[in-house]
Amino acid sequence: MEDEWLWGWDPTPGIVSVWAEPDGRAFVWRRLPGTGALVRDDVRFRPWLLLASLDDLTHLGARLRPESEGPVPRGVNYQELEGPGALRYVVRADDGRALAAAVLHGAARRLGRQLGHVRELGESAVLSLPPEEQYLIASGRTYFRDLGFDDLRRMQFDLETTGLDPGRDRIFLVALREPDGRTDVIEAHGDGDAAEADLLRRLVARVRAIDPDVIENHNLHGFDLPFIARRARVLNVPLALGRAGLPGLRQRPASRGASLGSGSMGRTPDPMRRMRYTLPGRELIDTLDAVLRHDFSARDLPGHGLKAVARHFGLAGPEREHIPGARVYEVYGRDPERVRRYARDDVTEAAGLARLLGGAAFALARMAPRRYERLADAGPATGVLDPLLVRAYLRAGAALPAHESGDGTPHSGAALHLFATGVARHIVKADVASLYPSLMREYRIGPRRDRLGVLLALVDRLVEHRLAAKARARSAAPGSPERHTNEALSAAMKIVVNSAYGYLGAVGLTRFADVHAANEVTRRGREVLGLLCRELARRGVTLLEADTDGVYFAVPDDWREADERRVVSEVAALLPPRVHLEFDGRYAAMLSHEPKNYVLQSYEGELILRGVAFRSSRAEPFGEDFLRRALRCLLAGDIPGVRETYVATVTALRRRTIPTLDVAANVRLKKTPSEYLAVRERRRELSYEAVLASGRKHWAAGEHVRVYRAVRGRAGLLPDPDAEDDGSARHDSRDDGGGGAAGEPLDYDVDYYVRLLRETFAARLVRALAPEDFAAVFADPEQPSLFAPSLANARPILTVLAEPSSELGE
DNA sequence: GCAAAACGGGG
DNA sequence: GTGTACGTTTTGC
Repeated sequence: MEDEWLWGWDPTPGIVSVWAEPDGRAFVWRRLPGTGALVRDDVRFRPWLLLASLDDLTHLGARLRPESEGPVPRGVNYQELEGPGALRYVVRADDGRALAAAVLHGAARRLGRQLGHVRELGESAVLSLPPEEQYLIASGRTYFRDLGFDDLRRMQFDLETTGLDPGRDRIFLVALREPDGRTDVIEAHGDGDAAEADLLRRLVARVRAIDPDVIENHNLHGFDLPFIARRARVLNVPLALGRAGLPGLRQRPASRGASLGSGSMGRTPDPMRRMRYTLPGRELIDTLDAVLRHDFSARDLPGHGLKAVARHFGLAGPEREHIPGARVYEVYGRDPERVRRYARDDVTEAAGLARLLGGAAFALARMAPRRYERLADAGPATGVLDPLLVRAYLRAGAALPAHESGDGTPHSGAALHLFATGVARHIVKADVASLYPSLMREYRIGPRRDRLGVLLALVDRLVEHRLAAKARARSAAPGSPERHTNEALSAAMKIVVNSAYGYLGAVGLTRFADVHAANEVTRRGREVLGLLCRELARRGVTLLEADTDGVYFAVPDDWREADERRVVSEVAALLPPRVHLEFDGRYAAMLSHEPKNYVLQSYEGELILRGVAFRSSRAEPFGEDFLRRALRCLLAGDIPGVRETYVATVTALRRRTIPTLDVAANVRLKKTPSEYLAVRERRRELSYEAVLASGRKHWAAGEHVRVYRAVRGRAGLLPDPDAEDDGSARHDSRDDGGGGAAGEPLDYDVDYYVRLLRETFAARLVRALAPEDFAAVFADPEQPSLFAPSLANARPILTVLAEPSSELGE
């Protein structure tokens, strides 16, 4: 039974896509085991709804019959589910439209008004799923049984356009990557409507010839598909991208989680942001969704753009061609070969990213009764757990609770303790892996209304399967499909397991939400964190910061790694059986600044900056550079070194030996010229003033510029460093040169940047030094104080804020 | 310093 | 096939 809850029960292998129509037709594309040949099964299913009452169907008279009496022509069958639960009647008919029409007819009579859709009856009265999900839930089938990720036919395509606005701009080139890894580009022959229409027709023909199961790209749903849809409409090109004579590209409403932006009222709503697209027979997968899902837990990505992510994961080759987006079309004019390379690199990276991060959604699709593409962009709670729960209840013939609003009990959160600020050495991080699901399992904390215990059973099975998958992954050869599949399975199960707690706490959003259960989980969590902190402190460590499920602490200088591990395992042994405290890492030093804001230095010397205080996205390069060098000195205990770094930076600013490029901020112009001019009198913004002052009256919203504060309150604009060169001009800032090599102006406002250095960057070291030392280290080098203390004996400080016992309430 | 608004990503 | 959700950073007073 529990296996059926997790995996479904129908053994049909190889399903790669499902398309179902409300009229009861379903099309199932499968790859045959062994040959991998594609077949399409055209089947019928009985569309169904879940209702709280049969009242709206009694008007059918004899055409409403119990399921056990068999189908009625043009009628509806019903089955009453057992047990408590608002949604207790499954109603089925041959045609879902007739079924819905019958319900709507009855509802209109009862309510005295017409409804457009059964959903308008409300979540407590009806559950109506998309046809594919009706089919998958009823049949017990899931995608990808007995298939590996590499058995899918995956293709990628990437548009190059003259701009970002499909109402104005055009597609001039498309890069394609075939399932075997070959890449190719197709281009518009000319720049009129006919050439672009011809390009679109060739793209459609190529997709149909390649006949992929899956189409992937980065921001596919946010850019490429809406762009294509719009251009095809304007140019009157049919987009028959799907499989077999069914309709072409269709829109579906944006789903939760991954859709970007809110395109709110007021300003022009951006329709590109909300849509999702779908095709019969193929799955449309956006790697941006996988990236967001990954970063939600990992939180280690520098950005979510394709290039940044590919670089981060080592997918970018050394020869990777780079062109700033705004220049692509212009570069194409004089060096088309370079744009071709760039576009091919894009699809290659998108394919690599899809394989690296896409396995989790693939694995989810083997469990949950939804289309693969829906699972790729779904939130794990309502997108994965809820369909699993619905399928389990229906399989058991059990009535399903409807959504219920909370009783007003507030949701209590996790514990966060800051024990000390400043600099400490010999740091250990220990944490509990999957704390909340472990507590749910250990203390059997599940939703009150889940009388079958499905959620806890799912979590139990997922944890067991996950451990097994991890073990299989470890024993498989690195890079092998076996390893990839098991790592993906493990990642998918982790997503679901970790969302079980979120599911509990999402009152009003999830069917079985239970704030009391959620609060019991966090209460146990706070208890565990408090216990492990107290027990660590008793063993002679200095606690620094503890957050939810992990703790940083410092150990005495003479401890070895073995001592660190011993103390962690001693404390681990005192925790509840399923709660596993793990040794998560060791670091040479740590600057504890504020809760969730700290700097770690590894024993290899690498600096790790965490939290908003240390990660400002548009920070000026000279300041970032200063901060990193000062932190290195600080964490090594070298206070005179911090002073030297500061003096050197101030001096270099005053002598203007720091290039203007290093004081400039890289900003994006978000407002159009007219939008800015409209608000200019109310508030002036440096970036736009810089552009205007340079004599330019026109710019495109979204354009990146480098701006700085120049002398006499002027705003300075630097020429785009990416303009002409090969894009490798990532400027390496070191105060070693006499200004910009290209003769850039050195007219930045020195006083302003000296102040910025002190108040914004140096200020991040304030917790690390005694007040008199801080004042001395960051004193103005041109105004030497007579009483300046010697820094030779200065040491970083650690300030204990709370004794663990008082902070932890014991 | 705070609340409100904008952003994310794509060329 | 409509609507709301998010979390973080920047802006505006």
